[in-house]
Formats: sequence, structure tokens, C-alpha cells
Amino acid sequence: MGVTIRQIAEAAGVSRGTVDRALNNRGRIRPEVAERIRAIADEMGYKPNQLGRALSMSRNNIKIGVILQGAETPFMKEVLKGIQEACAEVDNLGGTVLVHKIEHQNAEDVILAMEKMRMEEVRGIAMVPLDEERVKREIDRFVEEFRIPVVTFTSDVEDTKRLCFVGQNGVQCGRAAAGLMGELTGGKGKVAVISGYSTNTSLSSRVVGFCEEIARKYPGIEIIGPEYCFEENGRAREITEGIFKEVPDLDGIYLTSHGEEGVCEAIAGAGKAGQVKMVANDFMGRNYELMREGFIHFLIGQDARIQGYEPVMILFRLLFNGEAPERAKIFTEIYIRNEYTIPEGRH
Amino acid sequence: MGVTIRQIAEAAGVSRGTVDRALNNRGRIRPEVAERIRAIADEMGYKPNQLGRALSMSRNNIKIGVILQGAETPFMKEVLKGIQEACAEVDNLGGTVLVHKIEHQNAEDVILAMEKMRMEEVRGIAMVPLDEERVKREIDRFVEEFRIPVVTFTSDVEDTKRLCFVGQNGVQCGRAAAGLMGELTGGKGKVAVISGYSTNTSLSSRVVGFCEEIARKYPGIEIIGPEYCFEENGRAREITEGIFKEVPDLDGIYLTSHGEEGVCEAIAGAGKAGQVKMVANDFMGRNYELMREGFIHFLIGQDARIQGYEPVMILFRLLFNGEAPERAKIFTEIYIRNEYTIPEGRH
DNA sequence: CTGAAAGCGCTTACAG
DNA sequence: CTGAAAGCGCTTACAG
Repeated sequence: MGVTIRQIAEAAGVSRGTVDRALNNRGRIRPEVAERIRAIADEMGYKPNQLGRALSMSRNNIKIGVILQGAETPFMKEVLKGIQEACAEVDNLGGTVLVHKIEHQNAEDVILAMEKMRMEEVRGIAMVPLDEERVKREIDRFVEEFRIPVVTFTSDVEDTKRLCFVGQNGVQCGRAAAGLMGELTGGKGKVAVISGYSTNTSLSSRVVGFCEEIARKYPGIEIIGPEYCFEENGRAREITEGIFKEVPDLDGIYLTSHGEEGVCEAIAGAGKAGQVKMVANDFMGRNYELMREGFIHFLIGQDARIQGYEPVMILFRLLFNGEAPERAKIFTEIYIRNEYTIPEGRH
Repeated sequence: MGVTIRQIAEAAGVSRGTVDRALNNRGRIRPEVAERIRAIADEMGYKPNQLGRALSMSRNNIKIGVILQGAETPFMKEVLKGIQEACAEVDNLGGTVLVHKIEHQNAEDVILAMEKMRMEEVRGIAMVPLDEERVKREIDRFVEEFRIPVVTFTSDVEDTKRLCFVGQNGVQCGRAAAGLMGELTGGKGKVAVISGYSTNTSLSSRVVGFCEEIARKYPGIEIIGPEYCFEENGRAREITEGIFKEVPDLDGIYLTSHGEEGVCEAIAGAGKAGQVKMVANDFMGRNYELMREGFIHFLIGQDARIQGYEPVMILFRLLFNGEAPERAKIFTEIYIRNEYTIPEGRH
């Protein structure tokens, strides 16, 4: 197959160690010799064999830490699957991945977890951050003082020295929903926006994207809300019922977050299934069923798996090959699904 | 890190070769000994290190052949990128991939390419087949007589001994389009279907899926056509103009294949941009632009990359690890995109 | 600055 | 049926 380091060594009349030093800029080599070896390697079309490399490097194994918040949510459980896939792959390549799960969101716990990771001597950290000053300061300290690169995922903290972010572009997600709702309603009528928490930045980005784009492209649509249901079905139901009372001729509902079942119960109760157009988010819980039953017209989702997988692999590629990520923000695909594009073998 | 074969050998008081024979059922070992070793390995939680395995196996390298048809089309060029990714990965794991490109579709050339692959002693073939008797017979002969597994991709030939198929479910794709068109038109009006070739099975599946689902779920919609434009813009334009003449109050167009620009010219000519709802296929050519310009409302697409990547990897996993694919038909995701979910950095 | 050697975890002829 | 040894392609102390 490929050219090996041994062949180059023979062609150059030096030892394999010398070739290694030349090709990987390890110093301790006469510059002219290094130059000559590199030229020979180029000419012979040398491509390092990752296998040999990895096997040899597995002696000083690369350890990567992962810190998960909100680990109890269905979304994070999906993300965790992606992390585990990455673990398997990193393991195969001779590295190690340490995962620390935190239930709910908690700055204190995050900082403690980071400290723990440092004690374990991880060489990089992938984490779900929190938009709090002390967390951000800690991230910067890890990067600058300890030289431990940090990749954020799912939520971002832009004003830090984190290497990059992997996750959804919330504003764009809201715009996509606006495009769908616009077409579903023929660009006119009344559409309610129901969100989860006003304090959650990724949810409010969706609301902003939605409202802005509706205003821009479908000025014939009047927006009701946003109202907040705290991702609870009971609350979502009450809100929806309330809206129906105020606005009996409602044409559509955009739901940024959980509470689907409550909303659908209210729709069913009002006898408006299929008639009130609904766009919701995420491929979790009973959402596919609700789509099949005709309550939800479109689901917008993100690839949770890749939000776990990619951050770990980005760090591994950095630490193993010195490959830096291409961009500071790696936005995941925004999937649009209708009842015909539900993946096989899913709930 | 993990438990190694050497540790098991020490624990069992045998040589590493013996452990290998026990764990990989290579025979030439006393059954009791094999059993004992397997028990010990289990207990110690042994997981074979793929790296060591691959590096060692790279001596008798695994060669995989790929046969591409219609290599000149934009779609196949995307597929080819996936193939090249797989090549790189297989290469890294000590294997080799041979790619044979055929312009257009041609049974004779396919059979010749298969023969060539056999001469090259490939251990598996991934190919775009052709629904012709002699091609199918040849596939069966390769599988049964030569014991060379065959994976089909992009198009399938069900009644053969091929290991599995990777590609789109055309009928489902048509149904997804029907769901979109139904919502775009409010479930009523007149919708034209324009396809590429009546002889192309994957295109006719789309037509069938579309028409059946419209009839079932949106009985208020009347279907015009299908007409065939041979994927030519000129022809597509004429057809569309013809339809406008016959059906001035047309509400939508479903285009199963290329000819988008021709159709859009006709729409523009009639001053009906945005008004006639359009659903088209594939993320190629000017399709994203046409969507941004408001001609196309939804694009349905397939992940071309994975249709090249996966078949090669399926064969590699089979030949390298003895892992068989999970299903005989591996359907790729059906993506729905609107103007807000166009991936970054794409034309 | 350079080389010889050992080692990463596995597989595979070769002896016996 | 079993073991000792060589080898896959690379990296890395250790000498010099």
C-alpha cells in the first residue's frame, strides 16, 4: 500500500527516528537533513499511517473530559448517545473519555466538575456551559492558564476563549418555523407563539427568529404572545385554552419547546385538530405520534447525537493530529420533518 | 487502558497466539482450553483493540471495488465524495478501495467493470446496478460462485442475491412531497406533476408515492399529468407553458427531477412566481437559489454523500470484522428544506 | 544532531 | 494442539 517511514529512511540513508523528527518537526535534527527528508517524503507521496501512529501514541493516552448539564432531559440523553459513540471511537484510537453528568443546570457543579477534570489531567474539555460570569471566567482560566482547550456544545458562551461551539442556530431555527407557518396559513391570519422559559437563551432566539421573519415575509400574519408554559403540559394546555377563548379564529401555533401534549389536548378539546396549524420542535416524546395524528404539521429538529459526538471528536483531532476546527461556531443541521419523513424504527 | 491479549495470556498461563485462537474461533486449539480462555477474557472485560487488529491485518489488505454509473451527473459527483471519504478511512485502516466510473448507464460496461474487479481480486463490490437480466445474473454469480458480496446503492435490484441496498425510498419521498404540497395549497386546487423519464424506476416511485398520497389525504386536489421533461430545461419550460395554457388556475407543481430552471422560467414568464407552489427534488444546481428567489417552496433531498460512503463501509465492516448489515434495505434520510435551512457554505 | 532498540496490541506463518 | 517469534507503521526514551 502506502509509502512507509522505513522506505523513506532507506531512500534517504538515515534511520526511521530521524525521518520521524524531520516529518513531525520535532527538532533535534540538522535543518538541511530535515529539509532533504521532507523533499524525499513529498516526492514519494508519503501519507502517515494513522493506525501505526495511533497504536504507538496509545502509550501516552489522550484523555478528554465531557461535562453535561440537564442530563435528565430526553434531549441530553440523545446527546449522550453521541458522546458514547465518540467515546468508543476515541477508545479505539487509544484515548480515554471521562463523562461527568450534572442533573439540571448549576454553575457551582459545573465549576466543580471542571476542577475534577483538571485533577484527572484531561487534555481538553467539552462542556455545556452556563451564561454566568464565574463559569465564563473559569473557562478562560482553563484555556489561558492551564492550556486546556474548551469546546462548548448545545449552549454557547460567545464572550470567552472557548475553542468553538457546536449546536443549533436558534434564530435560524425560528426563521425556518416562520417559513413553514407562513406557507401553512397562506401567509395570513393569527398565529400564537408558546415558548418554554423566557430566560432560556436558545428558546428566546427561536422566538426572535420566528417573529422577525413573520413580520418581514408574512406581514399579513398577526402574532399572539409569546406566552410561556415552562415546558409543562398542564400549563401549556391552560395557555392554549385561554388563547382559544380570546382568539376563537386562531390559525396556527408555534411551540418552541416542550408542552406539546398539553397544547394538543386543548386543540382536541376545541375540536380544531388539523385546522389549527402547528409547528413544534424536537423529535422527542410523543411528537412523532402527534404528527401522525394530525395535530402537528411540521417538526423542526436538531441532530442531538452529533452535538455530543462532534465536540469530543474536535478535541481528539486537535490533540491527536493538531487539527483545529474550521469555524468558531459549528451549527448543526436544522431538520424539517413531516409525517412522511419520520426515520425508521423510531417511536 | 483496556485489557490486552497479553494480560489474558498471563492470567491463563498460555501464549498470546493461543488466546488469539480461542477468542477468534480459529480452531487448532483444545476446546476446554478455548472455553477457559474465553471465560477469563469475559471476566476481565476484554475488548479487542481495533487498532492493533487493523495494523496487524493490514498485511493481507482488504480490497474493495466500487462501480459507479452515471458518473457525469451532479448527483453522482456528490456520491463520489462520500466514496472518497470512505476510501480515506479504509486506507487508514489498512485496506484499499478501487473505484471504476462509468459515464451514463450501460450494462455491458458494468459487467466488464465487475470482471475487472474480480481480476483485481477485490473481496467485495459496491455498485450502482441496472435492472437488466444479465447484470442481475452476474451479481448472483459473483455472490454465489465467487463468494464476492455485492452491495447496491442509489438504485436497487431486489430480486438478486445482493447483500443489501443503500439509497432512498422513492415512494416515501413522493409521499413527503404530497404532504408538503397538500399543506401549501390548503388541500385543494390543481397540481401538475412533471417527471424526468417514465422509464426511470426511482423517479416513477416518486410519482406513484405522490399521486397515491394526494388521492388519499388530499382528495380535493386534482392532479395534472405526469408529464416527462427528460431532465431538460427547454422541454420542462415548454411543458410548463403548455400546462399554464390548459390550466390557467394551476396551484402547484411537483417536479420529481431536473428541469427546475425551465419550469421556473415558465412560471416567471406567466408572472406567477410564489403564487404557484412548487416542490422539487435534490440540493443541486441552482435549486437553492431558486428557493431563495421564491420559485421553489420546498426542496426534498437525499444525502448523496452517505450513499457513497456507507456501501463501502458496510463491505469493510463485513470483511474486517465479520459484521453483517442490519437490514437488507438501508433507506437514507429524506430531507425537507425551506429557504431557512440551507446548509452553510453551499452554492 | 543521529541511530538502534523497544514498544503499542494484535495476527500469522513456522516449528514442534 | 501449543508456543516463540516476527511483523504491521509509527513514536520515544536512551545512548552516544
